[in-house]
Amino acid sequence: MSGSRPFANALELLRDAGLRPTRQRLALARLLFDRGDRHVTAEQLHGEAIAAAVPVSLATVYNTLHQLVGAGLLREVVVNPGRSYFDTNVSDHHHFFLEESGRLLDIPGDRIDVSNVPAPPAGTAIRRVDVVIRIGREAD
Amino acid sequence: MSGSRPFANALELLRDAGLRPTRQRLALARLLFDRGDRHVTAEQLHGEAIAAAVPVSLATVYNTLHQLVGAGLLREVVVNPGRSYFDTNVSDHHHFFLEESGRLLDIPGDRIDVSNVPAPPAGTAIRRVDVVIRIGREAD
DNA sequence: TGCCTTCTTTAGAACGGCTCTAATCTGTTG
DNA sequence: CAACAGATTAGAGCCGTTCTAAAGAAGGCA
Ligand SMILES: [Mn+2]
Ligand SMILES: [Mn+2]
Ligand SMILES: [Zn+2]
Ligand SMILES: [Zn+2]
Repeated sequence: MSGSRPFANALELLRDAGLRPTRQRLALARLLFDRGDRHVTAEQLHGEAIAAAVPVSLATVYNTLHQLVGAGLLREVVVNPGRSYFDTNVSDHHHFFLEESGRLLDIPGDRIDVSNVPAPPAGTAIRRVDVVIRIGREAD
Repeated sequence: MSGSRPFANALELLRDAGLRPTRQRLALARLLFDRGDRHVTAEQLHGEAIAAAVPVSLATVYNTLHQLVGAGLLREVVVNPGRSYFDTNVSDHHHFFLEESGRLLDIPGDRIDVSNVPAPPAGTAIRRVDVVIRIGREAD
C-alpha cells in the first residue's frame, strides 16, 4: 500500500534530492507535501512542526526550505516586502493574492495567457514569468 | 518656459497632493520626478539626497515615499523579499526584473496581454495585476 | 558493533530594511 | 510677528531572516 503518488514518501523525496533524511527534514517534508498544494511561510511551518511535537529550530526550517527550493521541490513566491511564501506547487502557475488576509490562491498556468511579451534585453534570458493578481474586498 | 509637462513643478505637485512643500519634500520630489521614469529604493533616494547636499533623514524619505504612494504619484513594486522599489511610472505597466543587478525595466501595459484571467473569489475585486518577468544572464 | 567523518541542527547573536517615539523645528495663517 | 499644526529628526525598536560556532546525528566501514 502507498507508493503510487509522486513523492508519496518523504524519505524517498529527500534521498532523491540528495538530502539526508533527518528527523527534522522528514517531519517538515511531510507537513509540506502530504496535503495537496500549500503556500506557507517559514514561521507557519515552524509553528506546525512545534504543534506536531516535532522539535525543530527556525534556522533548520529556513535551511530546509531553501534546500527544497534548490532541489526544485518548492518555489519561493514574493508578493509582500519582508516575508517569503514557499509554494509546494512547482508547476507553471500564477497567483491571486488576498491583500487583507495574506493568502495566496493558485491560478493554473493554462488559465492565463501572457502573450506579446517583448524580448528581454540582449544577453539575458527569461527565467520566470510571475503574474500576481492582487485582490481585496469588493468595492474599495 | 516650463510648466507644460505634467507635474513639471515639484512645488505644485506637492501642493496638489496636499503636502506642505518643505525643503526635504521638494528636494525628494525633484530627485524622483525631474528625470523620466525611475525605480528607486528608499536607501538609494536617501543617498542621492545626501550626495546633493540636502540633509534629510531616512525616516523622512520613508514618510515622503509613502505619502506620494498615497497620493497616487508613486507606486510600490515588490519583486524581492526584504526591499521595496518605488516607481515613478504610475501608468498601467509591467516589469522585467534583472535578478543579478536588482534593476527594474518598464514594459508598457499595452505590450503585454494578460487574458483569460479567472474571476476572483466571490466578494473580492481585482486591485492590480502585476506581471514580473525575471531575467538573468543568457544560458543558465 | 564501534569508530570516524561528514553533514545537520541549534541557540543565540547579528543583520537589514523599515517603523516608531517624542523632542525639536518649520511652514502657514492671521 | 505670534501661535499653532504639521514635519523632521536621532535613535531606539521591531521583525523576518541569516550567521556563527558548538554540539549532535547519520552513514560508511572495519
Ligand atoms: Mn530566501
Ligand atoms: Mn511600504
Ligand atoms: Zn502557488
Ligand atoms: Zn515601472
